[in-house]
Amino acid sequence: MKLKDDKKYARIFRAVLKLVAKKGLAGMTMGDISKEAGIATGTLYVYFSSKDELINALFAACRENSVTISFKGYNAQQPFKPAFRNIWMNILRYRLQNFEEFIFLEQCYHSPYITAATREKARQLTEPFYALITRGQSEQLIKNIETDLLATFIIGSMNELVKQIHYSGIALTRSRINHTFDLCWDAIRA
Amino acid sequence: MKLKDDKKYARIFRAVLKLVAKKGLAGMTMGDISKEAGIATGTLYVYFSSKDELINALFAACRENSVTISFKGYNAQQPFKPAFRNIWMNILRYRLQNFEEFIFLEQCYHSPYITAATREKARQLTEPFYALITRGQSEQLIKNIETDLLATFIIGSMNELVKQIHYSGIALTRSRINHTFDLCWDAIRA
Amino acid sequence: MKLKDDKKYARIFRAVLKLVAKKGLAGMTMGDISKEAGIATGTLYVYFSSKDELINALFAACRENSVTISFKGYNAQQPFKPAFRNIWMNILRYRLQNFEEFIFLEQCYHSPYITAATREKARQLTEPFYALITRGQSEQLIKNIETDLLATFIIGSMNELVKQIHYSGIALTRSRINHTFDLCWDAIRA
Amino acid sequence: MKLKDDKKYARIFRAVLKLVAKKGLAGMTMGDISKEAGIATGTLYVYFSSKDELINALFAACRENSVTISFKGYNAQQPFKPAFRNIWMNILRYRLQNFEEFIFLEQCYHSPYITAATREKARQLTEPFYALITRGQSEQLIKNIETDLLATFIIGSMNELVKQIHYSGIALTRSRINHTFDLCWDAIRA
DNA sequence: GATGAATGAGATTTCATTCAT
DNA sequence: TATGAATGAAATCTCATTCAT
Repeated sequence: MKLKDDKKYARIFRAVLKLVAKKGLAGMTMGDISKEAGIATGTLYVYFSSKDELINALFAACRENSVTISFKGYNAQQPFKPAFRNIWMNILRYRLQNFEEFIFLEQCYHSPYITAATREKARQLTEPFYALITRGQSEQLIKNIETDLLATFIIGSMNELVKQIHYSGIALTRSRINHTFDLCWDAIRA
Repeated sequence: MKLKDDKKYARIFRAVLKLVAKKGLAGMTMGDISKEAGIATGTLYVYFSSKDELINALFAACRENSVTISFKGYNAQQPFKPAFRNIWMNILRYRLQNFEEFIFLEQCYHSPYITAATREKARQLTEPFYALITRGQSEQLIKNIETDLLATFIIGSMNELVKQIHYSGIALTRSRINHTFDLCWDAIRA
Repeated sequence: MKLKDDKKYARIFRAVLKLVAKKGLAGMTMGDISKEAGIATGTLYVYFSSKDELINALFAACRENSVTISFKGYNAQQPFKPAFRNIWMNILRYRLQNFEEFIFLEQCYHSPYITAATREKARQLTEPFYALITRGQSEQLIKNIETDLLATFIIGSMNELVKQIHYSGIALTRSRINHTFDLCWDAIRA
Repeated sequence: MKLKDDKKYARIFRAVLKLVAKKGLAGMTMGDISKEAGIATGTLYVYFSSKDELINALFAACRENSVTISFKGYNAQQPFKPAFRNIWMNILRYRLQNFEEFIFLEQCYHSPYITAATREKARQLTEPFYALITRGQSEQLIKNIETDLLATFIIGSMNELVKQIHYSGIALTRSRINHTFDLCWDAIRA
């Protein structure tokens, strides 16, 4: 008797990401997923008890991955601006290098698939980022306005930029990245 | 003789907006729409030949409305910053006062419903906004970097803010609005 | 107050014939008919109380027309063979010159539209033809076998021939017609 | 693992034939078919991607069957008349013993279901029959007129006879069959 | 565990007929 | 009478999920 196959989880996840990037969350059926993953529909139900569960699990995994990458190399001892810049770059890098995950996450937020519980867990993962902003404010390096305003502004602008970069197909030069960071930094600095 | 009823178009559109705001684009059926609009399912097909066509038509109408409102009162004679501020406020106002339309538009972008043609028409409507930014650059009031970078940044940050404002339920004070505009302006000014 | 318009009956009938010839009885909707006839759907119901009634009325009219034409110029004084030949030619001519009517009648026979009553009336109209065959038999000019076998044979072969002639598009020369009549005559003659 | 069930194809086909014989092609729904076949509606779509495809597939199968039976036991060494008679009897037998198939084929010809491709394949299957007639002509046993005229005549008369026999309910005696063959043979013989 | 056929509820769409103008 | 929008039952088709192998 075989055990559940970790590679199959990965294949299923990859299939979903690919399909969502191509056709959107709405148009994606369990049949599409199984075909793309190269397994039988029935097998999907060996790994996930329902479509909802599958989407929520992938959502959680992507969210986790996103945060892990975003805070990679963060060192509270480092001065604020370079530390912030690092994290900003990490967030950008995550979105560009894992564009399908990023799109999937975006599509999920306003979908009926994601449960309140999953949503709440996702929110909790943003706390380190809020803490970072608070640190910047306490060091009087960034504007002393509502943290959520700042966080939302930073993330919102970046999300749109990433989509624009991806779909326009324009190469992302170092100078373009710097310009973009400067937009963000000039917005929020004290 | 009974003629096609313009009010019915409006009722159908309103029904869709309400449903998308409540349940998302994916979970909305033609049955839901007809029930919400208070008409028979078959009647929907008197007005729109398919669900796709209905969604695309509403998308186009919302896009149109959004642009009309955004440029309301624009006067090229006015100095740049107040003109820009007006438009920025208009865009914000449209999103807040027509939140359902705004959410609908957002949900549509990455859905399989919107056709390439509809998408292209939507893009064309953004041109006045690009022109405005170019004006600001020629007057050396805003950064001389790629226009699309600037436009994307402005719109992206605002979109996220609007959602945050709406869902957090926090009242939008005059001071909060000003803070938000300042974030934007400081980001892009030369 | 206007009276029912005889021209409209004709237009409706013509529309049905055209549509059945093009797409078959099965695929034809009341909407198709009204569009083809250049009138409103509702108007169809001024002239016929239902689709069934419309089909049955047209069926009866075509059947009538077919018989009238078939026996045109029949003169019981005339010797049998030329009389039979005349009628055979009439039947052929009706089918070729009113091909759409012919196809419509064919399609109706095995459709659920035609009621038992209509069917019975149609059968009655065939009686003169049976009588003609009986006359031929009594004059010992045609085979003395079951009349219905003969009638069916004559009509069945002609029907298929007409379709073949029509769809193959081959011109119907005098010699082809003669060959065809000879096939029939040689089959049945005593 | 469950595999697609050949018996189910047969059950679906049998259901369609039964329904068409009873209610005609036009009045038959996918729901009727599934009920008659004793399976779920959805299951029909496991076997056929649409109603059209189902009808076309059954049409092709019946056509194939019809030709196979018609030429059963054909032996080119046999003298022409008995060989022709055998085939004529086969064709008659097919129509009588598979009356539902025969009616289904008849109903399909002028329906909007049958595609041009299916129609063309059906035409190709008639070629051996045409060849047989040509052989009879080269042996100067049957009239030297256009082959299609002869073929159409033979088949057309038989089709109508079969229907007449079936619906009149009159028993088909050996003598009736012989009379019928004689009608045909006398028509075409040189 | 893996498969993919089977299911049936529910989605979209059609269409004969009715109705308000 | 003429119109064509309005209706809703019914048709086709889809799809998450189950089940037999």
